[in-house]
Amino acid sequence: MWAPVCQAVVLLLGPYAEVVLHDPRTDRVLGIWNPMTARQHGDPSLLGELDALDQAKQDVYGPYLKVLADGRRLSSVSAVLRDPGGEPSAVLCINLDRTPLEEAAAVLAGFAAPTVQRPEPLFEQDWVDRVQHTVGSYVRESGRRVERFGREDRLAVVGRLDEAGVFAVRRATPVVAAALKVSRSTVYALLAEHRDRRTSP
Amino acid sequence: MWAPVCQAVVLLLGPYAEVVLHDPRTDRVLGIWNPMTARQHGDPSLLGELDALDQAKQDVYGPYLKVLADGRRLSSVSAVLRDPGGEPSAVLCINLDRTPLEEAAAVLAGFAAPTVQRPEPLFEQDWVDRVQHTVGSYVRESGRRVERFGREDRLAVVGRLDEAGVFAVRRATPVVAAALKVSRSTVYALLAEHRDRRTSP
DNA sequence: CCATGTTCGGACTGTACGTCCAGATCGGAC
DNA sequence: GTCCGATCTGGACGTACAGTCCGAACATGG
Repeated sequence: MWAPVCQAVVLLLGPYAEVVLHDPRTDRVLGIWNPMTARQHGDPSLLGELDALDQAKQDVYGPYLKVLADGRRLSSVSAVLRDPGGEPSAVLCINLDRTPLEEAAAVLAGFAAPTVQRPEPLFEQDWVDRVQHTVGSYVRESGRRVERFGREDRLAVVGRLDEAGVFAVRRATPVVAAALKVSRSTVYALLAEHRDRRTSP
Repeated sequence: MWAPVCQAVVLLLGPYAEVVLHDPRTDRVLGIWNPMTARQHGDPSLLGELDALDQAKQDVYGPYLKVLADGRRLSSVSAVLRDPGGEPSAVLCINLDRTPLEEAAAVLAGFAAPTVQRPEPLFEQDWVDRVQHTVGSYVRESGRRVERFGREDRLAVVGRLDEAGVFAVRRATPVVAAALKVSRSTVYALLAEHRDRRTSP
């Protein structure tokens, strides 16, 4: 029943994702696509994941970190799949090997951060990274890329940055504008609206 | 004479690199390839880079960080080019826009980061307290009260604050001046001297 | 008393901050 | 497609602030 979903996900995420379908009643593996470990159909699931899912009220859980024996680091999500009657019929787990992504990120970071002198920073000058990171987090949360942000998205990000005190540091506004792919004017407009909403909702 | 080198570099680094050739005698731009700012041939170089190169014994300098007015961040290297007689005939500067690299790195890092939680490390709002604290610590170390500070004492404190990045935040200078019981002018003077000593002890 | 070194106050310049607005652009509704 | 409202843009503008400069005041020590 759920097999096409699993196949589709594996097709999309290439060789770096493993999809496992568990039977919550027998606690065994129903099926596995692109296995990264030796597990196969019929093996016990031996997953604390299921317990965690039981306790939580939500059916979708993660992403959380898992580390394989060989050191590979996985980002994992789980979901309870229910039949039309509302009863759990399967548990879906997607495990994405993030090692190659981390390596690629390290390569790019090497290009991007080559300052030859690092004599100082007691307290971080890296508020720029912080801006980048805040935007990145929101992208991940919302599932939208910066280019596809709507007004509310930008407002939310600017709000977080403001509460983080970023705009108190000099020359911060152009940096934020660049990170949001937006003009300086727009940042000021969003900032004004955000502060306005705070005081008079 | 050096033009082919510049063209080659620009060709290699695509649209993200700017190459500028300066005349160290007249302090003007000799040529510019793929300009990222409005500078053009004949404009004054207005670069502290040249001074830095004079003082250093080396001919190649960097990479160091430069931030453009629009928020783009550049990795820059400079090199003194000499004629066969050993006299400086030009200064070469290569500026690489690292923004796209940082964005790509952020995207990958976003994939690789598994945590779903939102608690961002909040930016320090209490930099004012930090200033007070820094001054207070020095008072305790030296055994002198602020009013009895000598020039070297103030210099030391300003140095620490500068390295802590305090002067990057807006309206910080008056606060520091007040904490040191000193005029704004003096803070700037001390700051200038401290930064001067850093580069040429 | 002078000499030297430091700070002060204030005037001054340039840069960056923040505002504003007319025109471009986008996203839907029809 | 065409229209319209919402939103973003780029530039111009006024202002506030960062930083510089200098003559006068004020310490120190001889």
